Amino acid sequence: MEKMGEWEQRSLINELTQGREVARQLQAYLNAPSSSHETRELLLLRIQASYEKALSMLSCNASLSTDQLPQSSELTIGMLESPPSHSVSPRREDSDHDFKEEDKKRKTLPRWTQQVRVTPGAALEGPLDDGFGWRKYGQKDILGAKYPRCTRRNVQGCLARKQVQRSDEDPTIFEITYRGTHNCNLASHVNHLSGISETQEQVTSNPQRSSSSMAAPDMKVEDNLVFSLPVMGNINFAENVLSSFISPTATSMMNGDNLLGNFPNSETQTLTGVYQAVTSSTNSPTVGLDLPFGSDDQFHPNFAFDNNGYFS
DNA sequence: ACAATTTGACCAGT
DNA sequence: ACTGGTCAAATTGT
Repeated sequence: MEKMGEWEQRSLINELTQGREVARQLQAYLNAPSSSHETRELLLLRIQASYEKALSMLSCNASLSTDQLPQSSELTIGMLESPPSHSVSPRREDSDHDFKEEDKKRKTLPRWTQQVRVTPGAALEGPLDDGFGWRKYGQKDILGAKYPRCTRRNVQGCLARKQVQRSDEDPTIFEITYRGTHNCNLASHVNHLSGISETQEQVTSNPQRSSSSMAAPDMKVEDNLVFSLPVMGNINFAENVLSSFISPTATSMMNGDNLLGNFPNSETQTLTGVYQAVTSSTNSPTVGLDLPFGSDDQFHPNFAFDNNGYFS
């Protein structure tokens, strides 16, 4: 990966555009005496978040070029080249070619991890979904870990997989590990992204819940926005999280109006995204997330990660 | 009926 | 041998 890919470039542009729009919105609010201090502060936070994300993307690429692991601090997305070597130890023959190929490289697949913190009562920042459809195919209790690890793969026959695990130390942090690279229809994915700014325009002009960016409340395929605006992100994030990690029953309890009910003022929410590069990646720019909630206190208490119902 | 998830078992890596 | 990743049948939901 010598250069920033088109996808990342678009994401970056999108992020900056988003920041600009929110700045404009802030300007409008500043001129409106009726606007609350909280609202203005939130907008400010959003702008900061956008800039940080954009910088993260840039620093990520910079570190790639210098072959350094992007160490980070908060809000860093990092990717590295995968090791050139890969073991070729044939495994099952019954799976399709792609999976077979990937299984050979289980340990050497391009891989990177994002950590996302979900802070109760805070606004969402950070990528929500990557626009790809993921299907859960395994869950495993990890030794020494309080919470099980759930594994997903792309539903489009794509090589990419991801694992989600909740941090033991800080239950509000979720570690998402992406493995492999997307070979599915990235074009549509990019188109999807390109439509974001438009949607965001709507969002910024209308801070209320917008159906245009609201996927079906309990959608199974996570085809939501990547880098949604924080305001909408709260909802999208929640729904993605819920639909992905919580039982459908729980999801139905949490999504839609119920969810909004939990967020009477979504602008006061903060979800701090903490992206941390852990391993490597070759070219998959997947930076979206779908994460479980970690805010046990604010969200449904029964959704504790260690509950059976959490991942089920 | 179809799709998604769960879960026990198998396999690979260390 | 142990741990983690994946498969696939069974189960559950839509």
